This record gives sequence, C-alpha cells and structure tokens, in this order.
Amino acid sequence: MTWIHTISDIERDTGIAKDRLRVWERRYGFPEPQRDDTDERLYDDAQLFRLRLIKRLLDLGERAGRVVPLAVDELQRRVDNAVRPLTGRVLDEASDALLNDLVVMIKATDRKALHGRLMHLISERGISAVIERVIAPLGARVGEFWLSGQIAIYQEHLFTAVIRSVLIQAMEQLPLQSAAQPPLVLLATLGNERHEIGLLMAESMFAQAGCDRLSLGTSMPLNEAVAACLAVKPDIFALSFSGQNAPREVLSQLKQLRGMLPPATEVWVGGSAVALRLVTDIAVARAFTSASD
Amino acid sequence: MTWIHTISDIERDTGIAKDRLRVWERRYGFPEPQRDDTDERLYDDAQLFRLRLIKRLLDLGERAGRVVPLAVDELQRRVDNAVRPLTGRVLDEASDALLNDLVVMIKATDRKALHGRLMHLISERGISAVIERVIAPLGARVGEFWLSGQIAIYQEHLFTAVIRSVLIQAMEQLPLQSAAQPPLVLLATLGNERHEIGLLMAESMFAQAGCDRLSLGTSMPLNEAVAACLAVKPDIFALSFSGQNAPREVLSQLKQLRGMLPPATEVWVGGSAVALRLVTDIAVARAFTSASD
DNA sequence: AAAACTATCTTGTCTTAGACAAATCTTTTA
DNA sequence: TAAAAGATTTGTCTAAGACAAGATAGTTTT
Repeated sequence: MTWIHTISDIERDTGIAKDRLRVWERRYGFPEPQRDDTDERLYDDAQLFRLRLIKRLLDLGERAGRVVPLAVDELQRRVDNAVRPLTGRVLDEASDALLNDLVVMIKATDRKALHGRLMHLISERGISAVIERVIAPLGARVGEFWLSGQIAIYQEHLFTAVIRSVLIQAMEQLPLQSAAQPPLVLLATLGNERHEIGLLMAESMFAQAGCDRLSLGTSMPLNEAVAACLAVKPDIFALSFSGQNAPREVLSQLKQLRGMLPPATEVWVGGSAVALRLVTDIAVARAFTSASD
Repeated sequence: MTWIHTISDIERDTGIAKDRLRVWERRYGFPEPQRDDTDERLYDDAQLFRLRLIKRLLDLGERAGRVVPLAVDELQRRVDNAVRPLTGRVLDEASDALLNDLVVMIKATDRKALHGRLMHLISERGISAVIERVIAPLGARVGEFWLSGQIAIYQEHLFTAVIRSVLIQAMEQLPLQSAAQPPLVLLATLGNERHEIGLLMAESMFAQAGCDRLSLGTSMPLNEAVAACLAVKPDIFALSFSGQNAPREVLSQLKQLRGMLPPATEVWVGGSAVALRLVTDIAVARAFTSASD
C-alpha cells in the first residue's frame, strides 16, 4: 500500500520547499518520483521516509550534497548516531520501565491512564522532577517513534493534549506566590517552531520557581517577539527550541535578539536544539536543556 | 517609510502563494512590484495592505478576477460591508463602553488590568456570558484593529496570551462535575486554522456545561482528526472555525468529516466562519456562533 | 598557532511562459 | 425547479537558467 504523494504533500509533510525538491532531483538524482499522465511528480512512501531523514540531518547542520544522495540505511545510521547522544542517556531500570509503561498507554491511546499516572507522579515528586525525568524523555521517545512510523500523528497530538492538560492542571495546583514581587517571565518560541509542549514545560518550571509568567505561544516572528518584550518589560525572556530547529538558525536568531533587547532583560534558552552547542552571552537554562523533544 | 518586501515576505504575511502573486500580476496587472538590480520583485506597504484586503475577500468567497483589480477604497468598503453584519450587532451603551475600556488596555499593553478586569467580570457573570458578550466581540474588534494597522501583531499576541490565561484559570475554578459520567468532548481546529482563542472559548463553554474535555489543539489535518476521534470515541466532536476560513472550505471539510465518523458521534461547529451560512446535518452551537474572531 | 582575508564551491531561491485540471459560473435541456 | 452540458476562471505545475548568500578551503599576516 505504497501511497502516492504529490509534490505539495511532500512539501507539507517534510518542510522541504517544492523548488528545493526539484533542484535536488536535477542535481543529485534524488528523489526521482514517478510521473502521472500529465507529467506531474508522484512520490512514494519510501521516498517520503528518506526525505524525512535527510531533512533531519540538514537541520543538524549537514549540507545537502553530502546527504541527499545517501542510501536509506546510511541515513538512518547517521540520524541514530546524532540523536543517541541526546536521547539515550543511561537510565536506571525503574525509569526505563516507567517510560515503557507510558509509551504503551500512548500506543493504546489510553488517555485517562496516562493523565492519572502523570498527575500521581507529580504529586509524589513535584513538577520539575517529573518534567526532567519523565515528560521530557517521554517526549523524545514519542518523537523517535513518530519518525520511524510506530506512532501515528494523531497519537502524538493526543499525547500532546494530555501533557498540556496535565501541566496546566499541575501549575494551577501550585501554592500561591509568597513573594510580593515575583519576577515576570515572558515565554515564546520563534519562527516556525510549533512545539507547544517544550514551551509548557518551561512555563511549568518557572511556575514552580514562583515566577509570574506570560506565554506568547508558539511561532512568534522575531521582530514581534522583540516588540512584545519591549512593551511588557519582563525580567526574563525565555525561549524554547525543539530539535526540529537547525542549530545555525537558532544561534543567529539568538544573537539578533540579544542585540535588540535591553541588557536588563535576561534571555534564557531551553530545548534540545540548544543542548548541541551554544556559546553566547545568553543564559542556557541547565534545568531544561534536557527538556522538550 | 514605505517598507520593501520580497515575494517571500508577501507570501508569509498574506498567505498568498508566490505562484499566485506572479500569475495575478500577469493576468490582472496587480500587484506590479518594483524590481531590484537582479530583477527580483519588491513590494511596498500599500501593495501589502491591498493584498491583505483582497485575501480577506477571497476567503469570504469572492473570486480573484472580481476583486484583484479593484482599488483600495472599494476593497475596504466591501470588506467593511461583509464584516459589519458579523461584528456590528447593536450593543447597549454599557457594553460598548466596557469594550472600549478593554481596547484601551490592549493598546496600552496593560496586561494586568485586562486580566484583572476580565476575571472580575467572570466571577460576576459566569464564563459563558462573559465569553459571549465580552471576549468574543472584543476579539472581533481586535481583529479589525489589527487589519487596519491600529494594533501591532505583538499586541494581538499579548491579548491572546491574556485571554488564554484568563480562560484556563476560569475553567480550573469551576466546581467539579457532579455527574458520574459527564459527556466527553474532543476539540480541534482543522487545516491551517491557528486561532487558539476560538478553541479555548469553546472549551470553556463545554467546561461550564460540566463536560469532560480533551483539546487536540489547532491545525489538525482532517484525516488525523478523524483518526483521533475514532480512537477516543468522544460523545461530541467540536470544531472551531474563525473568520479566516473560506466558507466553501469549511463546508466541504465538514461534509467529509460527517461521512467518516460514526453517527453516534455528534459533530458541533462554532466560530464566526460558521455564522455565514450552514445547512448540513451537523449541529451548529448556537451559543458560540458569535464566538471567536 | 590563531586570526583575517580571498577565492572557490554549494545551494536555495528567483526568474520566464506555457499548459492544464479542478472549481465555478452560465446556459440549455428535461 | 432541477439536472446536465458547456464555457470560463483560476491556482498550480512544468522547464532550465541565473545568481547571491553561505560554507569551505587555501593563503597570508599577526
């Protein structure tokens, strides 16, 4: 059942622009799709999968000419190598078993069990610990499963929905701030970044730290984020970057941002895209470099 | 200070694809941008504004040939005419004054005042009433102000952030359900619809009605929404469509959806895109046809 | 050796005009 | 009045070539 995809489908599903796909075909000989009766491109599942792997490597900093011509297994190998150092930190057996449990719930779309288990964990260990040791690594696993097709998109959305609900509920249950003037944190993700969970995890950590917070939501254009920040004058501006982001992009955006904001505003950054490398005069929240997919 | 925009900028800011812009230029003589030294298109602010109006009318069902060649003031007139029946229902003086107050707060980016005032109103009148009579019309006004450039994008984002926080907080404060088995509502927006507030307003209404709810978030692909719905088996599947949607699209998506879901699952629809016209065997939530921008 | 400057690739995006199918409007026929 | 047929409209696809910004490699200077 090797589905047929138009070039628009591929653009939507991989994030690779049509022009780019056509030029790769011309230059590197891949992807070479079939044609329909009016000579329009038709891609199959194998090509889509290979393109997803390629996109992943490009976002990690590889160059097109070096990866587009590679065979699937070689691509897979390189992606695994690049991802393992981030995801595959050694876990004790108990944690691993717990994560497996949760993954099973996700695959069975048992939202109630998932919600209940997570809320229970939070009441036992506190939000921060659960985010760091359970939700973040779980997110990473789900992302990997999705990439390899073991989890459907809708299951990932359901997972997201449950996590959102859990985190919001947990935040509401925190005791009210005692400090008269808690620091204000403004949160956002930049550009095309749609990863809401990373942002919510960050917000939860700040919430537990007793901060006042305002989330701008995902996908803020850079200049608008700056404008908002100048208007709100927060103590901290926190950004979340998921692994979907190209490290280059992240770095250049952060530099721009730092230049445009007053020095009094601290810029904090979290998310797995950041774990790769980062040398700037911008604080990297240690607590949540591990967070988000 | 007539800014210069590349064709990519215009595509991003209006949602009109590059190909489409070029073909309009060829066929209707608009927009006819300047060229830089390498013959690439450079659009100015006036063209961007006019294109935004055109896009609005297209989304309302007009055809390109009929509106692309029109002058700005004619476009403006038609947009106003199309929008007023939705927005400008007669308000008593008190409501009007209240809305003006809130708009002033938004323009001054006074998030605390806005948050406080809305929470106070909710505690007085209840969530549903405030959504229907305050938040929804306020959202419509903000949308209009944004279109006419009186409110910056970041101000709209801040507004969204405040509303989000208010609604979530209000939902958490509702008394726990008394019914043993409250109906489960699954919520989502389809396609490119990113209007989170519409979805949150809908969720709040269901919350006040004592429903159990699960929000899939915005921008679900249609087939994934169906898959999620089949997996979760909710009693009600609720969709929100903002005015950004083309009525045609909405209708066709709804028909597809109804065909793919089991008859036992009710499909409810809300949002201003729906107010235009709708004749299907799908329930239109009267309570929130007025809701969302 | 580290930093700075150049030169040489690489690579994504823009350009052109023509073709065509799907959607929508208009007219005709039952 | 409704359905069928025909005529438009309109968005998207195609092609190969051009080019600028970014990345890499090589050279010179501090």
